[in-house]
Amino acid sequence: MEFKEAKNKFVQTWGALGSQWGINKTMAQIHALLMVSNEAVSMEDIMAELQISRGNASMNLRALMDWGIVYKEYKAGERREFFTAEKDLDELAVKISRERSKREIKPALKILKEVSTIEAKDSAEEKHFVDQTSKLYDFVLKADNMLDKMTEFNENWLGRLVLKIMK
Amino acid sequence: MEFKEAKNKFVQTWGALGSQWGINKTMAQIHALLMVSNEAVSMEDIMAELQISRGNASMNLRALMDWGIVYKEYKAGERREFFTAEKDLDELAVKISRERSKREIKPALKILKEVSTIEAKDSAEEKHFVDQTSKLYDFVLKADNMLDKMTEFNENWLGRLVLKIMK
DNA sequence: TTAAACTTTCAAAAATAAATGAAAGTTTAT
DNA sequence: ATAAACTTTCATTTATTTTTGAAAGTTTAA
Repeated sequence: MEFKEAKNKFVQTWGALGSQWGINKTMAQIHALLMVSNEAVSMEDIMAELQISRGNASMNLRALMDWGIVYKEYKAGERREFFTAEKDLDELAVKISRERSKREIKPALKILKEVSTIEAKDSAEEKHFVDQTSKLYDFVLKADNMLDKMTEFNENWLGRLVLKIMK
Repeated sequence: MEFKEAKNKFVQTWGALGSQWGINKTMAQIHALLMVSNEAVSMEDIMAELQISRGNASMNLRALMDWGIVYKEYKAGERREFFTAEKDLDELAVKISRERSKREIKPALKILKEVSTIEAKDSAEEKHFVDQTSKLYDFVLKADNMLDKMTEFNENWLGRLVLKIMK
């Protein structure tokens, strides 16, 4: 397999994986492209490589920057903007997990708390509901906190964790 | 908030969360419904509660059973089939992570391996590509193995892990 | 074996999400 | 202040995913 083919395969795969995890395909593809580029890439080049429109490129770059995993870069004497991706994988994982926690887990926890604290009447049905949603609340809260703690390690947290868990 | 309202809110929230994580809304809603039901539910009842068609119910129940998180149940003297969800959250998390690993992570790893082992010529660009995709391969492999180990604990693995990591 | 009671399948329709592209908005050099 | 070079926005179009529902399939009881 030659370089160009490999690069394309990687970008496509990363895009597909993104969709499966609720991240839009183009956003994941742009990220993939930047991750494996050794230098900052202009919007023009991104558009050309991925065959996407200007608007699409712009919107997804904005989204990636909101997630904190892609940065704008300015080159001396160049009017146009260039983009780079966070390339440190530990840092990337930390940022993604922080954002997803903030955007999705935290709001879900809020709802879980609400519904698990209703006044359960005497019916078995209602008791089971309160019991199950309470357990779910605890579980999700614990998992969310753990993710936080895990990634808080900083500097090769995944490697360290593996050691800690194995031992 | 009264029971019916809370139940509906929970089902809707779980459905929305599902979509955000690449699981279709109805599938997540059916799962939510079964999770908080204290007894097995018939397809008719699922259709009525979620206002969905027979085909939709049938397909998503099949998918949930394929994931191993919903079971068919037969009641004596009843022709129809009833469904229940895995209610143990540790077990649920284990099954979901196993399936996603098998369906998504493992195939992605295969591609990562392929593209990271191309013959890198002398250009900085190609070297960076091989370097970055190799790192990604290692990272994903390590994370995948860790998930496996984590959930292998069995019996309240999350609680135990929290202890282990905190200490 | 038949028919009633139920489930599954899948082509078509509907709903949802993503992409386009032209117009509006910015920035910078002169 | 102007215009060239570039980016963003958003109404519309396109693509993708999900849902429907009717027909085909299956199981069970008599």
